[in-house]
Amino acid sequence: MSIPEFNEIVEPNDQTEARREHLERLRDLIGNVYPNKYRREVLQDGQVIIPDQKATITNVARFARPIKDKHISELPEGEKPSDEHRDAANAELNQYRIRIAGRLAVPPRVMGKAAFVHLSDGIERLQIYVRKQDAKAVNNDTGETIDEEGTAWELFGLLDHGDFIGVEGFLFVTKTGELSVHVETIQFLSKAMFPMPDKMHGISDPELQRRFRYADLIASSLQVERDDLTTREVFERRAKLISGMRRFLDDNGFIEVETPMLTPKATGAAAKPFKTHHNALGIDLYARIAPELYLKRLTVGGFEKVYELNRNFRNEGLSQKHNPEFTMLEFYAAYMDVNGMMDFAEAMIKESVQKATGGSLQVNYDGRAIDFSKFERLTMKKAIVRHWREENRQLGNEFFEIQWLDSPVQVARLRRFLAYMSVAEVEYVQSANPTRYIIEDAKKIIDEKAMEARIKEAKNIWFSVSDEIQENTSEVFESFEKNVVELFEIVAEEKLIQPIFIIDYPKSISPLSKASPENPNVAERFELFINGMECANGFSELNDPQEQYERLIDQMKEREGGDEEAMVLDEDYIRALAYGMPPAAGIGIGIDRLVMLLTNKHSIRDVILFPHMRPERKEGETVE
RNA sequence: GGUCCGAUAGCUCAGUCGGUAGAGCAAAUGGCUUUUAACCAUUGGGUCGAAGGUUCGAGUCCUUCUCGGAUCACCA
Repeated sequence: MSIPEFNEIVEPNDQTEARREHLERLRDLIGNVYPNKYRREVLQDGQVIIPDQKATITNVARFARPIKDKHISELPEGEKPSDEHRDAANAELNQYRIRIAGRLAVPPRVMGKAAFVHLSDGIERLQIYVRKQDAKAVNNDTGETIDEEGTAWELFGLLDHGDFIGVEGFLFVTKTGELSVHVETIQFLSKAMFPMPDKMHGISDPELQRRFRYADLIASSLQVERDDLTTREVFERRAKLISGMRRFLDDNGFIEVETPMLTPKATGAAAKPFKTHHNALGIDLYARIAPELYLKRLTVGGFEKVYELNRNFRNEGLSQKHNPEFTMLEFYAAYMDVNGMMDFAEAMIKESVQKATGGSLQVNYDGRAIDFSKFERLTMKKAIVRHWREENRQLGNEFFEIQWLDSPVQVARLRRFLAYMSVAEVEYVQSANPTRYIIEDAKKIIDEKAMEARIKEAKNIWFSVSDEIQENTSEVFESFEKNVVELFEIVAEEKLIQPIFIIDYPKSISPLSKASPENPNVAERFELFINGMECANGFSELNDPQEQYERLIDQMKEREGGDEEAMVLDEDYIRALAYGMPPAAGIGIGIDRLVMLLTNKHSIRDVILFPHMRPERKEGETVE
């Protein structure tokens, strides 16, 4: 592996070379081109009224704008304020001496012996006005201003779009009514060697957006026009959602904890882990796939309400909805059951969504309104029936009278029908799941007459099923449960657009969940679906150590049977439960997916600052 | 892994039927002391993702490969 030259990283071309030359000329002019600090502040009558760390461009602009607005109200496009109003505004504004620093958000607009440019702190921008005869430069080696006439103007001429400078001067309003800083001293702070992203389009290639996130974020503050959230705003919204959730949990008596990221056993969820090795201990460790079992150990230990908001790692495929590391909020509350947890989670999500959106419970996702003000609750079977009937109506036939899928015969009938109607049979989509039922796709490839014939045949199959099914055996029952879940995924999942808790999961696929007191085959478990995405998963936690032991042993058997994602037995967890865990409910909430919904993003990589990508490869390098 | 789409100047993109490589922005030089996607004039800037093929001639057609995106299958 060869170490690249600086020039291979900052490749010389006409853009970078021009900037590099400017940097050298600046060095001759003012010395150190990367000084260590700049003191920002706002003064009135020699008194500091906004101190250094608070004197951001955003804060200064928000401080000064109301003063301007007192005299000059919002003007229509192209109209200028009267001299009288402007003089009044300036009389007040001129008394503030300000020192601000930021990045040149636009290329300098030079007009002979004066120039305008906007400085940005990433959020807001403030215009500065530099007049040749009024401005002095700062020597960065001595810290003193350079008295020589024209030095500041020369310095200004060597600035490029994207450079950082600090300026001192006074506030005023221009002829066109824009709040500005009349610059008296100018200090160079840092150079942008690369040209800034396109001011109209930003960075449009999604790969470059993610790979060079810093440049994408710069583009957020430079872009002139935009119709959706900038990248910066996406991540600000993400931060607000997360802080809203933390606040809600803290206010409700939860304590935030951190449990191991590197664990000797990958448990708590059904997933493949990343494996690593600890040299000193001489053991293999797994990046955690879920913090669940650790958090429940803490409820054993007496933390009645705990939460952890952090990363999980799963060594699985990447997709729009899947990143190898993703952020999950998990929390557990003693003495609560699944119903109490749904109430609580709903309240928490509502409040934090409002914090993130600035008050609204409605968001636009992909042209569709998603309404967080109402969370429906529906059993899995009812969801299947509801959405199956919708398909059925589209089909224009009404012979299916499914009740509530409460017998294996009904489930088997529906499943057989779907398998029969599958488009894969006519070899339209070779890779398609054979049980996938896509009516629109089917219509594309078979005409109406053929469709009618198929439906007729399906009808025969439908009624032939009952003879084959032997009810009331445990084997039939287990496959019945699995079929229900499968049907749910095929028929209903993608149609669950508005927030909905799906309840009554089969116990067999919920090894950490308690059974319902009403039905021993049903787990007290829910999943929250929004826009067809699973966003949360919770249940009444199983706290009987003996039963938990047996359920995990069953999982181990499935693992031996080839299910790589079945859970493994964690002996210490069983021991912990044996110390006694109070009845409790828990939930895991996929933060990235919620953020996607709140920011109208279709890819999880757009809501993760640095998503995992293939490494950059230079020409000539080969794949290993 | 399958299918579809894409890769042209530093950036965003055009490029007709196969016939001299284009625009805007950015850059360089000059002008302009209240502009704001500043403006005016001039100039430079290209291995058209890579390799091979067809052709008198390829950015354009064909084959293979690389990278990326979308989508399907697995998964939260």
